[in-house]
Amino acid sequence: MQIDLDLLYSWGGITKEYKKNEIIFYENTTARFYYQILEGCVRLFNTNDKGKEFTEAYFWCGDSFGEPPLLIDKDYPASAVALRDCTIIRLPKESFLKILEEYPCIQKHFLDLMADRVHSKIMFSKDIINQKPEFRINAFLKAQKNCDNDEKWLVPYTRQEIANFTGLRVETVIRVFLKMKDANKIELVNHKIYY
Amino acid sequence: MQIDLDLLYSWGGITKEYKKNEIIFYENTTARFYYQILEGCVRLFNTNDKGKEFTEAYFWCGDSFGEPPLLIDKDYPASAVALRDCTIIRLPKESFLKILEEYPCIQKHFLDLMADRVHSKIMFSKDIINQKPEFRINAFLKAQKNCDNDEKWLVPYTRQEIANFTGLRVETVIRVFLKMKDANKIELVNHKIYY
DNA sequence: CGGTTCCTTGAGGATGATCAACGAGGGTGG
DNA sequence: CCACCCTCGTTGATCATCCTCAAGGAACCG
Repeated sequence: MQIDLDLLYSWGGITKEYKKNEIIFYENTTARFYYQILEGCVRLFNTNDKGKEFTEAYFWCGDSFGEPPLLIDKDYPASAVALRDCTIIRLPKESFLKILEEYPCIQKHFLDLMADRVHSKIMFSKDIINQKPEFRINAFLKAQKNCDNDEKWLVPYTRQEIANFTGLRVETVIRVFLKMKDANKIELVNHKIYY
Repeated sequence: MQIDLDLLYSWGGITKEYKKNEIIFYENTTARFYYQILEGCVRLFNTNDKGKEFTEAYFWCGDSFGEPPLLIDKDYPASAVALRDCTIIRLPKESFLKILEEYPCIQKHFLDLMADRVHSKIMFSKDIINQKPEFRINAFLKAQKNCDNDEKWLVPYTRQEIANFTGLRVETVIRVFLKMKDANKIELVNHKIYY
């Protein structure tokens, strides 16, 4: 959980409902609000000229998203869409900045959050840029699993979603999974992936 | 300029000299210090298993670097190397964190800095991941030029450096530049690139 | 059942990576 | 002034591989 809900409401936060697939904000538009998820799940993504989408991140209940442009006065570098029906608290940019100013420990919280984002972006780009498809997918899965136990883990993403995260095509993802199965790196049980 | 020098010294900062090509810290090691450049230039980069390098960023006089791991208690995701002889102030992690706590406006400064890093990483990955070589190089050059004037700008990077920034190979970079010249997108004057 | 959404397979083609040489310029020292 | 070295740039040929396009199959849900 990011900012305390009562605090958000007292500073002018309002809850908004978004339907599945509804766009919350568009790439290249001005950032006016701080968003924090009460319920649901949000995808941050870019679209390139050919319509291919690249997923930057998913955000879940309790997460905030789209903060950097509020802090540095730039347009959104990505769009945000509701992955399913969502309830989200929205706070005007000015109030958000005031809160940061007012509460150093909240400011510290966001500093740590941003540091973590930078860190994971670097981890990610390092894995993604140079490497072969199997390496990319492995890196993605490892990052998602995050806990280190050896239990097999049911991957909660479709092949298309993984393709969008890794910058690959669905067919490539499917073929890599077949190879990984043959090499005993994953298990496939009626199309479900266990890593 | 990041943190005031007198402040750094009073909190236990010391200046260190690094020779050209000297490593300042290594990937996958523990972060113990805050670094701020007095003189020189630093490259942050990853190496993959085949020895290919990917450049995350360059840092110049006045910049700080390698802060995120200090804040989130993780190992460095990249190595830092002196691009030329450098003078750098080094401050123990604990002092750095104390300063942030003590001076909210410095904390805010780093919050903005991290937000900016996240922003540029997203801009970057969006351009890099999906796109063709020419698109990547264009995106890189545009991001570096940053000021929007139409003046031709002498690109201050070697082809190899651009390759390391974009995840391409030197030969590919060279061939793209040839194509771009033919299309009048750049000028080449005795091997120098004007964009 | 009918409609989605997701998964799978095959064939073909484009394109970057790779490898191997060579060229060009700049600096240094004899 | 020349010889050498070192870094950077250039070119061509070959190859592996991922993308593309097209089609069909499987699972799930109302």
